[in-house]
Amino acid sequence: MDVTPIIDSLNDAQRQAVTSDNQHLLILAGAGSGKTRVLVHRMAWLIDVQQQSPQSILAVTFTNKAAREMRNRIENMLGIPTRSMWVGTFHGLAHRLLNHHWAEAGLQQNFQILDSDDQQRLVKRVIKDIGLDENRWPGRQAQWFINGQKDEGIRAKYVEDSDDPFIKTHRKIYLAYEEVCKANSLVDFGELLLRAHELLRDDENLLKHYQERFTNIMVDEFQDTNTIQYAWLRLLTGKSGSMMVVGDDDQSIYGWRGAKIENIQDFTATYPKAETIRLEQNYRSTGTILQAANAVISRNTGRLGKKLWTAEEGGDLISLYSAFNEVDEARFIADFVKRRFEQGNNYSESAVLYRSNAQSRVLEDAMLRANIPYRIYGGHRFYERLEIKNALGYLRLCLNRNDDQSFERVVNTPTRGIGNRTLEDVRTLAREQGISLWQSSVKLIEENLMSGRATNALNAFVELVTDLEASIKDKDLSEMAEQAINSAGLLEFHRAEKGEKGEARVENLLELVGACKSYEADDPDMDTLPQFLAQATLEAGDKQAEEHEDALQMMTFHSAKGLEFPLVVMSGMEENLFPHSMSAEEPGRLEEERRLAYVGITRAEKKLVMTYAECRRIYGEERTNAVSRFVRDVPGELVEEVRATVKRPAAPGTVRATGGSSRKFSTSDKGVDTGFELGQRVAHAKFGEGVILTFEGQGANARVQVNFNSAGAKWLVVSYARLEAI
DNA sequence: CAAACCGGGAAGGCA
DNA sequence: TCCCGGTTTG
Repeated sequence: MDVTPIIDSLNDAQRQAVTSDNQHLLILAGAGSGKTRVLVHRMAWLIDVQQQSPQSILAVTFTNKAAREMRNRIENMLGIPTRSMWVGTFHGLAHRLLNHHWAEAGLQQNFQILDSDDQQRLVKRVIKDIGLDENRWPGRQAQWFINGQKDEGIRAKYVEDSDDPFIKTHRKIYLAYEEVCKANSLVDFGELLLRAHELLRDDENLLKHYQERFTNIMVDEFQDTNTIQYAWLRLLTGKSGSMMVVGDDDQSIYGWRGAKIENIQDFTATYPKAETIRLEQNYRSTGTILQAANAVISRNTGRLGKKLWTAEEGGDLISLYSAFNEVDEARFIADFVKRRFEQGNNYSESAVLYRSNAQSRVLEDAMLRANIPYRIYGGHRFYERLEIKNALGYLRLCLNRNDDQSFERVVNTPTRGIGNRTLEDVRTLAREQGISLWQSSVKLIEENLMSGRATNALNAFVELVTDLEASIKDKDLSEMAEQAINSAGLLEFHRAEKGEKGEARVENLLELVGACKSYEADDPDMDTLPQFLAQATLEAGDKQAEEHEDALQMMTFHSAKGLEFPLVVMSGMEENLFPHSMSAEEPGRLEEERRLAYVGITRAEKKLVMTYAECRRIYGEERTNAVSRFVRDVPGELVEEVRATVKRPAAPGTVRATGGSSRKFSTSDKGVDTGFELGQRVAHAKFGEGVILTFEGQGANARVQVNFNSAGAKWLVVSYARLEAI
């Protein structure tokens, strides 16, 4: 066997990881150290060199994107189809398992997956049904509680009863919620994992079967696993299996949603014979950036320890801009990005990161004003959109009449005169008789238990769904979708909506048909509708389109994980914002914030910019925050302050006296004051009168942007322009 | 049924 | 301050 292609391109640590014959491996993979590469090459090693079956591998990731990438790279490298391999997300694999063994898992064959939206609706209904005050017990909070318990692998009955009314009540809600889910075979995201774990734990034969099959278990982003996920992995690994976990404790940023950094920290305690390999060579960033990253993260305690290095020493200094306020900050970022663009870089090579979504608005404004195309990450994904969920709701109902979730969703969408009164009747009867909403409706109609008007309206709905089901029989997926959006009147409904919103929704509905078409093409001969529906819930769909458009990337620090950009701007680097004030109390949280900063820094390849505002409006209040400790942790010699002493008035356009808040800027290193201020009116020999907009640079190179009344905005070098204050 | 109105809440977001 | 969800009102 020629092993050259598998190990030749690897560095020593990577090669060691790929070829180790230790039973258990902990790969501490620093940012940009090629961890996916190691995972894929390891698979190639196992299959091609060790002659292990591809079937013996179970590789698990967190996001569909990561899973997809892994699949692609395996196929490219090994030239084998990955269909038969178990490569996927925790949830995807759990779903696969439950699909195969639905009966053993105590589910109906057509069990439904609830996304968090569905879950919240259901939780709210449960709270109402058991007679709790909805205002005192918000659904969101209860949902949070339930999911938190499930992450820990705790069923409702095992939640420790307590005198604390919070726990007492939420335990009650959890119990009731569990019951409804069980009765209707509903499975939320947390339940997928919990149920999959219980299935294996309680079914000896099944466990044995899978343990014998999956002798090679590989886990990506191990630092993000929660209790139940790790338990599931250990169960599958058993005594004889092999587990390779790849992760970076320094990039654990999801503790707040149940991830346990202890899993990676204590891995070698659980598996004492495990070999630990550190991937510390970074292929992404400049030496300067890595130094900054190392300096920031080194202040955390209890790290497994790792020091990134790169062959590419030096690099641009980190620019730090101290803004007057958040508007000034945004404008500076826009200018900076624009200049990069004018120097020949694509907008898509730059990313602006922020701690919380609320910050994006001001930034967006600035980009719009500067005519910079941008794309915001996050937000509603395709299958989470209202109109799409409605369309799928009709299809779900066709598949399963007793799907109360979908019934509630679409029964009066578009409005067809089935109001709350009528629905209350339907719900009441359903509850009393323990039947589904659909059955209840049919009964109410047949036995004529409601007013004529209500009966007619409800009957129209029942017939609509019945007809729809008949008409989509034996059709292709895309035809089904088309039929559904047409005959349910969804297209018409949204077309009638005024404004761009309606248009966008119509487009989305049409795109749904398109999405179905491509799904058909991928899986020509499967039981497609149920599969497609499950897939839609599990994958929610990436925000597609506009990929090819060159746009500035804007996102939170959290969603930047795993990405990289030549230029990264870390905005809002202020105490109380980042680290967020909410993290101040719990000690562990602060370390997590620090790791988040580390993640942010290590996204940058060539150039890193940090900005902060001395004054910022938050929730309508003006606040003054100190510069973030994470900025101060970066060694001074790595940083150049950009126009650090420059201040400008809050509102550009409306120039007015700025009182004491605006300081003078200097045009020399020695701090000689030129007497100019931002927003100040000046006169130029050639261009006439204008207003100072912006400054840049220091000393003899200092430039100002002046908006001249007649000549427009111009950049001028201060030392040559001979401006006069007016 | 839509528009107007009101009050509470506001970190991060994968499946 | 703004946004969301829920309620009231025309």
